[in-house]
Amino acid sequence: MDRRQQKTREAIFRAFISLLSTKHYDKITVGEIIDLANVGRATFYDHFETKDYLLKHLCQDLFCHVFDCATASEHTHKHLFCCNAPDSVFLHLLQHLQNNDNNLLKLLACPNNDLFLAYFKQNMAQLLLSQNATFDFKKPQDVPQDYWINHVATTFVETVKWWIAGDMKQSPQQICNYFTAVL
Amino acid sequence: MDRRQQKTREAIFRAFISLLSTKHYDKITVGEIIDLANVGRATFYDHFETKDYLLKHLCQDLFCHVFDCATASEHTHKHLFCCNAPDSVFLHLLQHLQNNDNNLLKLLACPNNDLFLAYFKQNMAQLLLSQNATFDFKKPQDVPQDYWINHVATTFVETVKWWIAGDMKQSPQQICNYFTAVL
DNA sequence: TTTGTTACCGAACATATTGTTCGACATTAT
DNA sequence: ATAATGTCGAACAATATGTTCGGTAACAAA
Repeated sequence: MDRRQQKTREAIFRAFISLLSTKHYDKITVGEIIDLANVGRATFYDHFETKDYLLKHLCQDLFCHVFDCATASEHTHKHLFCCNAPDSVFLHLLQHLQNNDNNLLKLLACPNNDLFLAYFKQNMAQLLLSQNATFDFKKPQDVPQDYWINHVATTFVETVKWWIAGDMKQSPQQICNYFTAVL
Repeated sequence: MDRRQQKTREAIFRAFISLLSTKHYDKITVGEIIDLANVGRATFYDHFETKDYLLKHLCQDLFCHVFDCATASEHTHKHLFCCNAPDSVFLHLLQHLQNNDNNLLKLLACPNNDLFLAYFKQNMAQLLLSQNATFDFKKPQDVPQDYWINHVATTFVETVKWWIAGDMKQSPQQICNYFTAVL
């Protein structure tokens, strides 16, 4: 990829993230983004069809890394979803968050956190679905499969949300314990 | 309230709801609303400062009714949060939904359901908070109070979401059972 | 029924945002 | 060195926002 493209793309992302942390997505204009990123209007539309696509690409860039890690570790361990195990996927993800890779935290804590948490949850559910055999033992017998998966994914994301909203005072292990307790 | 005001207000709400069921909130313009509602532009802005306020007022109108009922029944029963009891608040709310009071269902099932479910959840958490003594017995000992309340509210709202997304094939009692099972 | 008030309308308006086009210029890869 | 590609600024039409105005009709109260 051309070095110029790379710089422009990053400048736009950086500006976008910065704006997202101060105001709601709907209220951000393309004009503000290009001013802060210091790129021309035509250049913006050369990279992204619309503001919505910019958001989409940002989500992809951010989460693919985190979930690639999670998926990779899937194949090396057996009891990923046993939350008390020190190598559970949940614990892994929480540690990723604490390290604040990719400024993900900034976005999950911003006024638009719903946008990103929704994306987060979606990937989470997919991950659980692909691995349901390994954590199925926790499911109550008489509830449907998809209801249960949705419930686990939701609970995890909400746990993360609660953690961040409270300034992450607890350790990942502690959070993992709460998560396990309510499930 | 003047009969004219009432009519205009209702026409705007009706048009707004109708549009919400077909497209996303951000993409709806004031122009579309007033065309469908058949009111003048000036009239719209006479009733609502902005589109955002319209949404806010709509939420208030819709949910105050439902939650007033719930709050009212709070004082007449003792074991509201015992989900198996036939008169639990949860069951009450589910039955309200099934009856589709105020077209609430249409909105909770629309592409913007997040907007309304967020509002729903907020009221839910508040209701739980005001009554935590009566359902505290279910909480695991070692998790914080606010974490638990958020978890219960989230789980209920997600349950409703899942129910609606699946065309509400189950009975309120059945849904209540799922809810109880995962908690 | 009369009278004063209030809500509505249509039209026009300034302002802001979107997404596109153009030629000129700078950077890149080969 | 050369050709391809990315960026720029400026200008553009099209659309959306929120306000203002005088005229008209519906309203409530006497």
